[in-house]
Amino acid sequence: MKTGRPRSFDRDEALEGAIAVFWKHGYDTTSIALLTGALGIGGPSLYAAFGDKRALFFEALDRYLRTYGAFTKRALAEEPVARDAVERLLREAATAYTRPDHPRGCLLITAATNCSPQSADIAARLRELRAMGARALEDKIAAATRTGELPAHTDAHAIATFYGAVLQGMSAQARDGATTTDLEQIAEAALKAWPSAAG
Amino acid sequence: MKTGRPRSFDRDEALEGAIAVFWKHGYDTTSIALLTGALGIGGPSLYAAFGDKRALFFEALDRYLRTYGAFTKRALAEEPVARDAVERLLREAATAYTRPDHPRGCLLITAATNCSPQSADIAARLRELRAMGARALEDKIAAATRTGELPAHTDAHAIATFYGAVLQGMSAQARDGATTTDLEQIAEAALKAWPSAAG
DNA sequence: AGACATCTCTAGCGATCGTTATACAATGGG
DNA sequence: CCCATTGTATAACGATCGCTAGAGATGTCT
Repeated sequence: MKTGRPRSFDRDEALEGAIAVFWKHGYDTTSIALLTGALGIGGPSLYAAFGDKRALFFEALDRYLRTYGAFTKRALAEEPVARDAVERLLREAATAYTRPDHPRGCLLITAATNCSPQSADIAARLRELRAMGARALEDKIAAATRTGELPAHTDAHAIATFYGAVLQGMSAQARDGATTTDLEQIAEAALKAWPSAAG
Repeated sequence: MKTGRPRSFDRDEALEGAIAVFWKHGYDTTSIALLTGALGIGGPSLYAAFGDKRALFFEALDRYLRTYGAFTKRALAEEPVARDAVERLLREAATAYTRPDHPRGCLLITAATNCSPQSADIAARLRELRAMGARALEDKIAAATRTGELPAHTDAHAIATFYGAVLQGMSAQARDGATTTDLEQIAEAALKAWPSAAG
């Protein structure tokens, strides 16, 4: 069996707390002292359990994407009709970005907006992940042009970029204090730009 | 006349450089060393000319809003028709946010997205300024409902929030590497959501 | 020239940064 | 019980943070 002194805290619980801190303050402006204070554990315990700050962030990011941020992937995967997928994406974002039990907005979008030259690689990684999400959306739209849901001449890249920008805008608005209905109205307005045979 | 040793650098030029650094890295993640390195001046010279880091940021912000960021105010003031104002706002943002001679996106939107608890007041100030801009846009739209340009039942707050989110999304996309035409396509798509008598 | 005022430079302030060595506490295996 | 093993707590590491005292440089004044 496992020997040695047992850990005095729940690792998953601590990781969840780290998600909350990084989510709220971002990577660079989150200090180790801020983390240990929020998690109620000591510095050495944090380093023993997660490695260093960078590793902890990436593990928190990974868990975030598989939990809080998974609704985007689900919407694209579970809705066969592209327009339904985008509508669900935006409406779920409206509620997810304004939940009162965790920080507002999207960690993937906001956590490394401001970063020092030393942690430029973290910003690059998040940008890459956002680009992957945008590409998934673009693929979904491009597929809809082949099924006939959308006109063949539809610019899938432009539409995907637009809705990607709307998501980022909704995240920013949520951080600025917008209500859930505010975000739902943004989603509703954005859906008016959905391409039609006329456009 | 003014006595004493003359300043060895141009103050406006240094302020312009400070704008660029804060624009790119944000407030918290911009260190004094980063500033003095970029401006080519010593620390004491910076403090003598601008006070402390906070005062320098606010002066840089003020200058930014009267130069790079002034196109928003101009669009709302110079275009009598609300729809023309919003269209001009978005199209000018598309080019302003992707200019190659300065950092991408909007300083007002991005400079304090990630901030430590110590500088929460700076984030609050920027948020307040964004709210003022959103209110100006909302007022413009509300006025258009009274002139008959827009239906009387138009929700000015919802429309203003939407285009505010689009601007923030365009800034984020610009930072993520979107091209000028990408942003122009976002603007074009967003304009399709402009309210009509039918909506 | 000399007095004075202002800027610049070097050096360093205390505080905090991320991180870790060291000593002690708490468990399981013999 | 004793040892091995692992986690926790204290304290401190070097580096950097924002910031400034003190000394020297460079100008205008009389």
